[in-house]
Amino acid sequence: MSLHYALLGMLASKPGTGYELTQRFDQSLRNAWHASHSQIYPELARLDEAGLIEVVEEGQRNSRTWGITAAGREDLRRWMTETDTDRRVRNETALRYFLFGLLEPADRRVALERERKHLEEADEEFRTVAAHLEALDGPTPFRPVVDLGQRLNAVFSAWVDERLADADEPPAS
Amino acid sequence: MSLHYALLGMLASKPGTGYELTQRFDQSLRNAWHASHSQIYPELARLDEAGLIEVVEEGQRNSRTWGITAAGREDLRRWMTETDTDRRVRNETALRYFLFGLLEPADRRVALERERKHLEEADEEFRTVAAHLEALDGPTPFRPVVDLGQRLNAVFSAWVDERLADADEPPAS
DNA sequence: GCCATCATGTAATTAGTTACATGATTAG
DNA sequence: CTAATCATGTAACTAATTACATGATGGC
Repeated sequence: MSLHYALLGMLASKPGTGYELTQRFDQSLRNAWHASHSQIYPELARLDEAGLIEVVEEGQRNSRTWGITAAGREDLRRWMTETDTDRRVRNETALRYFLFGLLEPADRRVALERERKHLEEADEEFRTVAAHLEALDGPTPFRPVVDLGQRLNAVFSAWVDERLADADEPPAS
Repeated sequence: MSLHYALLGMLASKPGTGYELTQRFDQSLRNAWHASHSQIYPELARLDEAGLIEVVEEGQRNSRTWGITAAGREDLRRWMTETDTDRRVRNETALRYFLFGLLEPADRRVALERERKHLEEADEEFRTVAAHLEALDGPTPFRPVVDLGQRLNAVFSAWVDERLADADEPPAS
């Protein structure tokens, strides 16, 4: 059900085509939600059917730019202020961290190195994004989330570094 | 596919019944993975079929305690060391944070208050868990994750507090 | 005796993934 | 002219949720 509101939210912030929304999911919402185009297009059709979004522009290559309607805005507002948050998560990264303690030291070193590498890349990417945002400073209302996701990574990073340091010692069992 | 490995991991750490595993998912794995009993039981049957787990004890009330087999351990080890992590997430809390900027100040105050309350409860719960773990100190290999999940909450918390402070000001648009 | 909890399942539906499929435009 | 990207869809399958369903045990 949250894809419904994720899409409304994206369109409330700025109209866009299904294609653009797919990209925004992989970029800005990367640390919050994921959806592929094959899920997005049918959902857009449903939102349209319900009168929550509408075509605001027809462009090149048969593209349609969607915008949120007043009804859509109200639906989104109500969801955000009146409904409980679904706290359930499925985070494979966290799951793997949880399981690291089960591995033999040598295997754990391999698994941790993989994570360290990912964090290094994510950190580099973040610094690029952060620099970009700093240049804009203000016009983007979505800054906190990018920041947030990366701060999480910073936490993970510290934890992984700790674990890397004593990866040669056997796990406390 | 990760439920497969989440279950193997749980059983590698300690055998348990489907019922117990359901509870462990809601407790220790709360910040990493979620699965309900109606998903867990069929998956256990599949793991059994594949020879990755086995019944190690039949107890009261028709309960069966499952344990991981050598093949299961190897399957888990290979997954953890040789496969890429699926980084896709669906985190409604993060999604909502992302969308806070779209609300009018008054609505945002409502939404933020809801989050603040949740964090207060989570923090209280964490302190209980932390005290418990401190008493045990050592025998539990799963300490880091509980800690990690809550550290994340601490990050969210700081961010929310900041936002609460200036929730009366209009969003930077 | 009854209620809470332990314990296990299945059925119907919705959500999400992977694979298949097609056409338009632009840059080189 | 051709490869990359833009742009949109559908079909088959798997994963997950919600609802339905049942029985055992223990404490009061």
